[in-house]
Amino acid sequence: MREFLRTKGFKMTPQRELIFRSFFELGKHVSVDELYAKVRTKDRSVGYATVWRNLKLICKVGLAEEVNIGDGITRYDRVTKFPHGHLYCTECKSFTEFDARALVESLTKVANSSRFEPELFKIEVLGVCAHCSKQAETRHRRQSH
Amino acid sequence: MREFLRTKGFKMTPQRELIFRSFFELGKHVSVDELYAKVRTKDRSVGYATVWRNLKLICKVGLAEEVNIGDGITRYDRVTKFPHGHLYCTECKSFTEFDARALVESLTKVANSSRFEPELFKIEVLGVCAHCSKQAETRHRRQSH
DNA sequence: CTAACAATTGAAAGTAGTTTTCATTTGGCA
DNA sequence: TGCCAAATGAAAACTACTTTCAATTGTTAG
Repeated sequence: MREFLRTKGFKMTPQRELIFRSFFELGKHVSVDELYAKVRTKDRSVGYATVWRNLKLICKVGLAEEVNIGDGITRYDRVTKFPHGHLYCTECKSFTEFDARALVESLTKVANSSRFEPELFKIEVLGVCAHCSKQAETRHRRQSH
Repeated sequence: MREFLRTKGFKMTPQRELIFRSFFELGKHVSVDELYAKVRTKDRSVGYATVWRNLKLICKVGLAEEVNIGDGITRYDRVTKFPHGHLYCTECKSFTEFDARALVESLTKVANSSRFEPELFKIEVLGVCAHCSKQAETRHRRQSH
């Protein structure tokens, strides 16, 4: 990692090491606040701006991407081997990933047909996950008796 | 329109009428600022909050949806007969819509296979449009001579 | 090994878009 | 026509994000 960053002209620091490590431990759909909290459990002296800047850096070197589901919070998602989309549950705020290779292929065709050069694909489905919709059903049943 | 809102428990006012009309005239991917500007050309006395609240209302009654491409600006997009996705050019900030019926169908299958109940589909492709990539090519050619 | 210097850091302030508050006005119904 | 909940405009508040700045620290050239 140190070497990887060096070749891109960045230095390794103790803070950066901790932040990178923590990010990859959390791994998925992490907000700045969440990562900041995690980092602070290990080192109370690390600043918020440093965590933020390093998340941006992780994106810049191509290891993560921003995810925006429209609640005003930017999340950072590790770049995976294959492109993926998200099922986002608006009840429990959980993310489920799904393979988006086929969809990205379709989208590339759509884009190409307008000579649009795609760089980034965002495929998000908002709704209610199995667990939450089951809960809602149970609640509903209780009320109607 | 007045009738439509009345049945949902909302009043019609001159400001609301103007804001709704202006929104549907602009129609696509409108930010609060853009709509506010448009409204103000017709009536300088309308407040920003009123425009914002009415955009939210247009969404609430199901005539528009929020679009978030990750630049920190919420845009409001008229709900169309068929679901559509966006090609967003990061150079000229323009949107192009495309029919997303087939994609939504695929996504619904994906969601169903996890017993996830989809409510909203966001399909956005970020990249460079034909016009801008042509410009870039021309610039590049000039530089290399 | 060390000096030089650009990159990095933490705290604090700044920014921008969004949302709420509050006093006042107004539309729609009895 | 009068009532009252809904709507409005201005301003303030809020929130997440971003920049500034002085101090510190990795890395590299000598």
